[in-house]
Amino acid sequence: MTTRNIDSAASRGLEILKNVSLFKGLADEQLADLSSVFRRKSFPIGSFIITEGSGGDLLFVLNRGAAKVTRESEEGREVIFAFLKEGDVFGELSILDGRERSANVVALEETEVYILERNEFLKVMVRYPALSGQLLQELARRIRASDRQIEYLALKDSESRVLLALGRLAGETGIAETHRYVMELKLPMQQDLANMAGTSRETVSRVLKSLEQKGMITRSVGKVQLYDFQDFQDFSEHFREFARKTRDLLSDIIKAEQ
Amino acid sequence: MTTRNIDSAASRGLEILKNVSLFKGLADEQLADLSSVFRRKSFPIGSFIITEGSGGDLLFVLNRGAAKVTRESEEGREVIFAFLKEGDVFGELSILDGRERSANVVALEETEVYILERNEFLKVMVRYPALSGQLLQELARRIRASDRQIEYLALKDSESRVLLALGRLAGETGIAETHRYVMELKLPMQQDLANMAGTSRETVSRVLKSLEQKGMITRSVGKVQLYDFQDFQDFSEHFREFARKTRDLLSDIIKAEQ
DNA sequence: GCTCGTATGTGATGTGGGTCACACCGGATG
DNA sequence: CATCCGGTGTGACCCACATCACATACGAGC
Repeated sequence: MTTRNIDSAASRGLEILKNVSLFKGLADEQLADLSSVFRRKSFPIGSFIITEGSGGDLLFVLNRGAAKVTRESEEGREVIFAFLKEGDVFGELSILDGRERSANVVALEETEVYILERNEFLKVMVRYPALSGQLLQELARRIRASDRQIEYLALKDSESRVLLALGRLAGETGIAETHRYVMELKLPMQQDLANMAGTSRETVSRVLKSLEQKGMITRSVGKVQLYDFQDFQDFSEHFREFARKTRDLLSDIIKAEQ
Repeated sequence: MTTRNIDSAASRGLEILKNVSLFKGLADEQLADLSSVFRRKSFPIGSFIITEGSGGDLLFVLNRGAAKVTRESEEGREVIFAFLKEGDVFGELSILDGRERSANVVALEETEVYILERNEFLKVMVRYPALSGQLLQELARRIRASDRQIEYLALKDSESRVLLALGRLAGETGIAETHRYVMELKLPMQQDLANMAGTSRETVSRVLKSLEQKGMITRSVGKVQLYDFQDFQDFSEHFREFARKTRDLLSDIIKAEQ
């Protein structure tokens, strides 16, 4: 870890950090500052970046690749909580509450992450209070997503749950190209969809067929087009807009305080 | 709203605010300061303090009474996300991300709340950064709870889910008297347990009976004793301890910065 | 091309638990 | 004390889905 390495990581990292929503609202020099304290690490496909039950005080930013957040039951069945793509932050929970890691994070491709130690992260938070605001918004978003999933698991049938999973994929993986009410996404394996929807692979297969017959989706080789789903489409625009307003409001308040 | 009203609310509120975990870490004069900007409001039993789908920029602290956080499907079935007791804070999500309220909060008894406007809350956050740290921890706790519930709904049978619901009740309602591995709690109606566990009232009835036969619980008139459940027992101690350490660490960092 | 492994479609069968129906019980209220 | 009413127990029935067991289809590598 020579100075040169750090410098080059810093300059390369700067661009990526700019696209991390958690770091929106930080000025360029603050970002540069930040990127100097990150380590970089690569994980081969299929490897565990985080394993459930371990203690951990590291924060991760996914730089390149993709990953899934899972838990497994003793019998080997798996739940998928989320997919992670470039720019996503993970591992914050243990940083915040000090408990052990509550889920696995598994690399789905060759994946590179930036790693920040808890102490460093806290330092940065103290220095740049805007950061905790961003983090609060991110956690709020996740709670809403979780609550919706709970609702669907408790109340809805497997077709609705698969639809929800498709919608979340469109939103989370961002592979979606927003084309009115149509979203396009790489078809994940049916088993993954099943693990997101809390159902079996066979049921997913049947549901997809039925959705296609109803005209709610179309499928081509590696893709699914998903029509007319309400929940996720304009979420990100709304979110960005609101976040901007909040920043403005906060800076007004800060000015008024002085 | 005369000055006198505010003053008396402030002095009365001080004691309560001290017991709100969100406000741990604030000094007495800061709390006094804070309590002066709260409004007070009462809700009769059964009334909606928050309704799903409404817009909202109010933050609530439950002062006296109890409430449940729910969503309802069109067919009238209900999921219960959480129970709220004295000192619990709710309504933060909309404050943070500006989206509409994602759930109902229904008073289970005559319930009194303190209400804070979004702008006031943000002002307080800016003034006392410790507050956002507390809020982050609180949200982290909720995400973990939600994820566990998702896992159970997706993977476990109704018996496990009812056990989880009982455990959460013991943790959340705090009526629990920690007596080794035994927790005691007021028996909620079976329908509520069912709505927490994502199952039917009849199934809850059958499961409780079977748990009793297995010796995992005992029931008396209005109570359930719950033996040997691992997850929630020492959580709060751990949490408090960690939160204290974090505060110390943060104040060290702040000192070092200066 | 053939072969093997992995993803997928689809029928047959079994079952957990939802739903319905009703009985019981205990505490309010007249 | 009778009546009502909310919560509870419990059997009978049924259905959405899991499970099992294949068949098919699609590369990727030799």
